[in-house]
Amino acid sequence: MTAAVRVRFAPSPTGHLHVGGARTALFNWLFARHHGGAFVLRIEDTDRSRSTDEHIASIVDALRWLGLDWDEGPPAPGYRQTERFAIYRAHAERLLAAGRAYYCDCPPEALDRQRRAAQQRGETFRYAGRCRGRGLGAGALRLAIPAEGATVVDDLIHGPVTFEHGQLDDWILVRTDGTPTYNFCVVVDDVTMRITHVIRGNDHLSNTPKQILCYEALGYAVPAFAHVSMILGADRSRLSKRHGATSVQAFRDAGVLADAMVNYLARLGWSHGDQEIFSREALVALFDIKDVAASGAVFDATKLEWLSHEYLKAKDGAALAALAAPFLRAAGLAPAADHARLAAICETVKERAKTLVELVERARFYFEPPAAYEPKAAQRFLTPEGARRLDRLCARLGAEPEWTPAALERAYRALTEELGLELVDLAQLSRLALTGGTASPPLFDVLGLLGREEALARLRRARAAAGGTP
RNA sequence: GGCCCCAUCGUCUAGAGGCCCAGGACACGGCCCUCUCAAGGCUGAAACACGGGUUCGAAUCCCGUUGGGGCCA
Repeated sequence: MTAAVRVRFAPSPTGHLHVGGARTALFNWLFARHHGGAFVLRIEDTDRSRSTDEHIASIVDALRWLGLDWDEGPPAPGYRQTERFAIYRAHAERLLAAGRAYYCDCPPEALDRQRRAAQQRGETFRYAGRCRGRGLGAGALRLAIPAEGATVVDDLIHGPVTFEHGQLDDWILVRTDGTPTYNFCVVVDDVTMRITHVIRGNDHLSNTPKQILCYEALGYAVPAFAHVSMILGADRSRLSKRHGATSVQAFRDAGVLADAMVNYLARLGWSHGDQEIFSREALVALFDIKDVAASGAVFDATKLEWLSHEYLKAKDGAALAALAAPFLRAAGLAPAADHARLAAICETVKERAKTLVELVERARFYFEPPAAYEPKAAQRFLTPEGARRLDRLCARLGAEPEWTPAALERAYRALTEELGLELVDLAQLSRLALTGGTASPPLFDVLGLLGREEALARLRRARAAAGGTP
């Protein structure tokens, strides 16, 4: 491969970036980076009624979050289709002048009738070419395509795919009102942006022969094509809102790590032997469009979460603290000013949380005392016997000169033995007092991070809740 | 309806004629470890859609059927 590789991602800004689009963007980005080529971002906003600047901002935002940087594209001008109408018009005129396109004034109703008739006969509707050679000066502009022969799309993923010209028709490049059609814009854009490899969704495979014919009519070299399969929902139909969260930012807001999202999307349809976890560098180094699967893939949020968990566990406390800060604020918990402490807190909960949202929930008790005790556990532990044990515990810990996990563990084990108990008895009782529940990070780490004052206060509060008099 | 694409465990996939009575991962079950929950280790159940060919031999090649998806809309 030469360094001349140029690929593009061309979303239409009619909504948020969804995972299918994100994967297409990722494959393009990986291809560009692997070959040292250029990745272009282009906004296909010809559908003015549904395109908005907010959506463009949202898509840009999502791509940035994923770390997919582009070499050309917004905010630089010239990468939105609405800015390029003069270019489309010039190309349309060239085709007209060269006799490769012609105007057609057939009324839509007549065309509709023909379409229905063709369907009735079980045939593909193909424009009959009534206006070909009539030399009209206005109307819809159609591309004249050969009646005979076939066009083959040499797809990098699917191999050669043949389309008989008898199945294609003289499609419309520019509507009667002067607006260019989607398929025409794409060809002109890809040509003028010197795109060498068109990597896009499988839903465009059927449009490709028409586009190839247009490239040829224009006298341009045809780029290479790679059609990536669709992402499916659990019922194997095209993934949509009714399958649940599908936008990239929905996962970001749920606290899934960006690295995990990238890894998951890459593995959805692409593989490299048995390997599951890939750093960005590894993906760039190993990515080969030939290893992309031709079949559709069901989106599995559970596996995404597993990956997110893997990445969470691999990060150190400080990195996690930085990532978790906005989620802490969103949960109404002020991130501790003490970064080292927050890092240490994250360290204790990271293997218990798949997402940053879960991480914050698991860490909640570090920031605020339990609002209530888990009922079943309270019934079991906050008893007269529990009160006695808490008394002994408070006395012992109050006298403990060294407030470190190791020292605290020694104190607990010693007291356990004195009372003729198992460590678990005192541990669960303490856990309930400290966190309000029976599941938490290791008790001695929790005690250490809470600090002597706060820990003892919580133990005494539980003692009071257990009733009786000291 | 026509055309096009696709088809290995529930899911993502490995597999490019013998290495496969099919491997890995997620999820699920069991056991171990253990102050709880996790994490971790070991382990179990789980698939080549169907039918014809080709071949000494097919998950792998060909044809058909079925099913799913897409485009035309």
